[in-house]
Amino acid sequence: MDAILDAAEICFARMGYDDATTNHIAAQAGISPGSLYQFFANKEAIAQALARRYNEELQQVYAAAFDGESPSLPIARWLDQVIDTLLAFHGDHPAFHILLNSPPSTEVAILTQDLPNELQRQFERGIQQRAPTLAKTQLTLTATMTTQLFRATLPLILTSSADQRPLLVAELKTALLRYLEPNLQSST
Amino acid sequence: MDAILDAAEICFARMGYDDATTNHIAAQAGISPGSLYQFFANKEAIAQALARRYNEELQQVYAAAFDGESPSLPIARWLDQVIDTLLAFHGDHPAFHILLNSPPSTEVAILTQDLPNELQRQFERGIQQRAPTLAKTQLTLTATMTTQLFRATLPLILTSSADQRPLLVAELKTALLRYLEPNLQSST
Amino acid sequence: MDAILDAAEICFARMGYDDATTNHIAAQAGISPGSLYQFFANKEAIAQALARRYNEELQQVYAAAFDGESPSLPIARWLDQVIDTLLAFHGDHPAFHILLNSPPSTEVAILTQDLPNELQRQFERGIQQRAPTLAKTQLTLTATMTTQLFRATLPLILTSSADQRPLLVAELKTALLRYLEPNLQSST
Amino acid sequence: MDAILDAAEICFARMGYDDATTNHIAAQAGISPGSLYQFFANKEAIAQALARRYNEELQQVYAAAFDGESPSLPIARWLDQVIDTLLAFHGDHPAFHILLNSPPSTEVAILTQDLPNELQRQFERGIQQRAPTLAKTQLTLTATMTTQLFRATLPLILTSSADQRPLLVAELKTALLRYLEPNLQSST
DNA sequence: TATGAATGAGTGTTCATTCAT
DNA sequence: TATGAATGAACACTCATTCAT
Repeated sequence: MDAILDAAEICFARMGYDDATTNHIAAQAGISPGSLYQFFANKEAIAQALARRYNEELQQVYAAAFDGESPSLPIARWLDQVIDTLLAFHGDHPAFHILLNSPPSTEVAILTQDLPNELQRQFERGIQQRAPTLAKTQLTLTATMTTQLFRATLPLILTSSADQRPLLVAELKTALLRYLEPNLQSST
Repeated sequence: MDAILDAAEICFARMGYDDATTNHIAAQAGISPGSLYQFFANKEAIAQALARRYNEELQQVYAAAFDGESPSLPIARWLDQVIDTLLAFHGDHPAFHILLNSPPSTEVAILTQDLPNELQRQFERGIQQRAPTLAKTQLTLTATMTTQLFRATLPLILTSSADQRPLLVAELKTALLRYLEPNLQSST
Repeated sequence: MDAILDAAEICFARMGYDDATTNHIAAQAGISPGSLYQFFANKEAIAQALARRYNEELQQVYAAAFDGESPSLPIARWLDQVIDTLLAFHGDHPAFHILLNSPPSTEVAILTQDLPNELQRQFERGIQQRAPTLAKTQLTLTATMTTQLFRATLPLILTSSADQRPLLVAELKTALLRYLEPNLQSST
Repeated sequence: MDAILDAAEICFARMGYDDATTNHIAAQAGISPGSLYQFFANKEAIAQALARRYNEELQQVYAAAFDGESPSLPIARWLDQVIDTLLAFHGDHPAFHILLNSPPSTEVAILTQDLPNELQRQFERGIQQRAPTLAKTQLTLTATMTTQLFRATLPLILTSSADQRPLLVAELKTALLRYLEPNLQSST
């Protein structure tokens, strides 16, 4: 049920994963807690499904933004657009940073998480287009670092004041640009 | 009681902040739950005290590693040592990444967190020594990015396989080096 | 759930407000502690709800006993019936004296207590009918004294031996009669 | 230890019997909780000892106020002085109303309490002097009612506003006077 | 004798999950 | 299928009392 995920999104965004009880989510969705468990095995499954939905929309957004023109777009402009797109994405998907940052289950390895993985895959794709000769291992590593810096910086950006925010965003782009640029030189 | 913090460290490392109950910690420390509350007002107070202990040891470790020779140490070598020192620090302080990443209290502003702040301060100090003309605002931003990348990467490094780990560590150093280098005058 | 209030009544009567734990009450009601909190936010809310139930039944009992004939009933007979009615009420509501005497929340002003207030209101009504010219201030004072004497005497009556009890009850009526009579015009 | 009782008095007055923990009392007395238990078997014993001390001081105060002149003092003036004396007594013994009203142990019959008993004995003595022919049973009953009304009214008086207080006190005296006077007539 | 750290059973309360209807 | 009342283990925390020092 998509309505459940809508409700979960609102609840997660409003009070975080832990404080959003399944009853909160059910109430927000206008259904009974019992019904919720007919669609999702447990609370974590809801978060995973929401992450999956974010994944799909993220792919669409990414495709819409970069399809066709990708390789020609210089790295600086690409980064600019990617970061701006992701920040805009958060506007419509207010639980984005929650799912991206507080792993629903602390006991499960952080690597099994859907949302950061998809984000990493998108970064990989963009990087690969601009550095096609980069070895697979190196590509993964590069995308990992990129993902982690974005992921860690997002909450800071979101909670920053109106005048701090652009500084943080710019610095994030600078950091990523400096990091990524050298990888392109060798592939030109 | 230091023994309580030792116990808390083990529990936090083993099961994370939330799942480490005060009774778990008390049992691990070999005391009763009541005794625990003679030394710490709260579960959160335990985490804060542990963070404080980490802070102090971190300062000592940092001082021991960099006192005297700091400004002369080239940025690449400094980064190398800082990261290696921090990773080694985690070996003796297995809850380091927990306290660095999962904010003990979600209700308190993210800025009041002791441990990430101290880490950022150390990065700030190191960066300032190598880029003394950097504006205060820029220095803070730079240290923020540095801290966030380390903080976000740490769990990945810790859970990575033996052959992946050096790659991740090296990539982290590379990312930070590329990001920080342009800020230095002496390296121009 | 009325069954919870029934259980609370038994527990309060048996062991007082403080010693009656929420788990006691739940067990007595044959439900789980969690269920109890679906109906009542607090332990105190249970006591308040029970007081409210007492209030309502008290009003019915009072109405049944005195409706229509009230003003004509001489003060002595009225007092007789009021006290007897209240004592009989306790037979069916064994936590009456607990709620009347041990304020559920010590932190809340003593004036916010439902049950003594309602009792006082009933005394006020009865007194006013027999002394219609009494000033409001004096009426309140008079009802206050009446309420307090009854309230303080109730536990004594309840724990007194079979041969002591009628003496205590009679003396209570005498004391109230002597106190109230001078306020009446019709009896001058 | 008298110092313990001083401390208990302060604690009981400040936070009531239940909220005054034995550690509070020990701290207030400047001793360790362990030492406290060398003088008193348990918390209730402290309250009882304090009640006993109040009893003794009450007897002295009563003796000072009424010795010698007693029988000649008219009932109205005697009541006036008794109530005023008791209210003044509370000024120096701020836990008076606590011990008089909230029985330390709810499980023990209210009749075993020391302080109300002593108060009742004093009332008995005063009444007996003014109604020497009163039967023992009746004397006890009369003193009981007197005690209970004072006891129940005391907290009201203490928490009342400055302008309400004299009204309450006057009404208490009136109520007692009206109740007691008829007992004197028959003995004149 | 005095200490005060230690106790541990117990408190009110929560919430992911279930299952009879 | 949907419900929502019921669950009950678990939580953070308390405090009268003890006992080794």
